Amino acid sequence: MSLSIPSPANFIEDIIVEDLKSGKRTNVHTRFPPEPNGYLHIGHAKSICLNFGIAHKFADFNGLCNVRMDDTNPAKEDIEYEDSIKADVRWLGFDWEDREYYASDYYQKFYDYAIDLIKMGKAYVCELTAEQMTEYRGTLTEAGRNSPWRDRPIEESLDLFARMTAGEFPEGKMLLRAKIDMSSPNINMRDPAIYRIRKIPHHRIGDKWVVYPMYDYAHPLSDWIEGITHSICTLEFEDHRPLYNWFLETLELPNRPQQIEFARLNLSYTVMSKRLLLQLVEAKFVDGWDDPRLPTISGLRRRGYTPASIREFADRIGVAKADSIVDINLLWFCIRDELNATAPRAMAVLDPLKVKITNWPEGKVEMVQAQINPNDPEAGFREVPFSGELWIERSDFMEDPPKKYFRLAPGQEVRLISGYYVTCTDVIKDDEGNVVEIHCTYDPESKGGTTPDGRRVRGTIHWVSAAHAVDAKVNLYEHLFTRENMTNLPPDTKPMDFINENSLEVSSAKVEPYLQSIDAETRVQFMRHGYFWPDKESSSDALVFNRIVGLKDSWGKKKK
RNA sequence: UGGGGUAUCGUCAAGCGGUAAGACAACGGAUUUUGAUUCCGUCAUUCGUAGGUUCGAAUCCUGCUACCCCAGCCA
Repeated sequence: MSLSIPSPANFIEDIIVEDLKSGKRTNVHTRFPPEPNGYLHIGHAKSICLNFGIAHKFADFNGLCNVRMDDTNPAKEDIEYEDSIKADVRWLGFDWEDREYYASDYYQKFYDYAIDLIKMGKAYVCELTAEQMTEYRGTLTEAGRNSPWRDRPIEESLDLFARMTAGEFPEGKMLLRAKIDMSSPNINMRDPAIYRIRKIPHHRIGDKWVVYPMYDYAHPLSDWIEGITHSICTLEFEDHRPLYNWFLETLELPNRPQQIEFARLNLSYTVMSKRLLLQLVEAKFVDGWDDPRLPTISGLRRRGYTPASIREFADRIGVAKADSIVDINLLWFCIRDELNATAPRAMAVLDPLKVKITNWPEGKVEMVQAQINPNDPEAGFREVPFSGELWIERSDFMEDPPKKYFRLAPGQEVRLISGYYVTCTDVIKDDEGNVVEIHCTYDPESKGGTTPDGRRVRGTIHWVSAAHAVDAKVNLYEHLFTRENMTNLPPDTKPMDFINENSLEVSSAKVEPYLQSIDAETRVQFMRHGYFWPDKESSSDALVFNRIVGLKDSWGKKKK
């Protein structure tokens, strides 16, 4: 009986399907191999979803995906990063079961293979200095020259490598190099370094080793050791592929993994490089790695994005080899689409203006029924207190409104969501002419939002009873950078020139009491504003909400 | 001037010699107690460009152009 092969969704799956059909492979095994030297961002999420997604899709073919810490550089890596990486992958919804690996666990094997290479005459200990190395390497257009140590006896290299490993030499003194071709047009093949001396304790295995393998050497071997079939990485490794293959072929390892490269994710109005992200964090432009403005997984999580919305996004952007910049609107669409269906509604006034209803019975408080989610009648109702003094949004009143402004204005009637119709009768101003309060009358017949005469009211606005309002701090986020394309900057500019100084706006809001009772995981829609959820620092007596994403705003757009 | 890649709608992206999917964005219009949602409709005679092969080309061939990556003892 033959298993049915899934239909491919991108060029990588095309390759996998071909391999399965041709019999080149009988199973599918991928891996996510981060270096624990920074926090994961949404670009990594693309890779995580791709690798785990393939494993899941090809489950009938033993589809599996490992997590492997690519920890070959003790100078940059740390346990803190490992922990955050694992937490992020798990949060995204993926399970690597017991397949949590570390390149550092393979060091002995790497070492043994290195000795094999030396014995084969395919690697040698080189004593050129770093500067000499650069000089001997040649340039993009000129061939390199052979190192004077290239043809030293195998026994000598063996001895020297053993002594390097024993710690006899200082850093930079010697290097183990692969013997390939100094005149290769591919610079990666010009006798690349495969081991260097680093007298720094490794965060996991301490000072067991003083020689550390290079990525180009460790990666193919790690893949091979784990039985990886398809080793997916980003485009910049494309010209490392001949080297990846060279190690596996030279060592005559059977059933070799295949490296496949795809384009990394870029998003409009933000940056994805670890270096830049680190700079933003260290310069305190942002509040740590989980700042909600950052495209880090932890930032997106703190902002309120759901794992499902990020997976959906990863699915929609596709996988290809062309450099691209994905419109941030697509990410926004994904989270809106999910939350529109699931988020309970509530009312919050972000920029409050006092409204007094002059014909409302003194001191009367009425509980009105409001739908929790009008798009989901099953969700039921919540009670909201209504009274003669309310807060409304400052932008929902205009003394001299333009045409087609449906909200409150002198003499204009508006519907208060789930409450009553009110008509503006007076505008109260301070000495400087600022509107400080407005007076309205309400129509007792309009309770709940409709009247017996069925008259039409174009404007519907949200409100909060002043006496019952709860104060809340609300964080409103904008793009981190002002420039859409941050991957290609104009001459003589640098990323920081485009930092958006107004990427965070804090508002002192008045919110309905219901919001005091929601739990820390609940994402709510502040009607007519967007989707919000409690910040990690929020508490029931000091509410703090983060705006995950705003609602689409065709009126605001039209005004521009 | 070497090597490796990529070019299909504003942005992603299908297409694999048989006559340009889809999504986001945008723009109309309907519905609406969120100017949200939903719903209907519009949005590439053309696939970087110039030739060639073919009955037929985004798909094959040739030339050209643009952009990205590579000269760490980083990954």
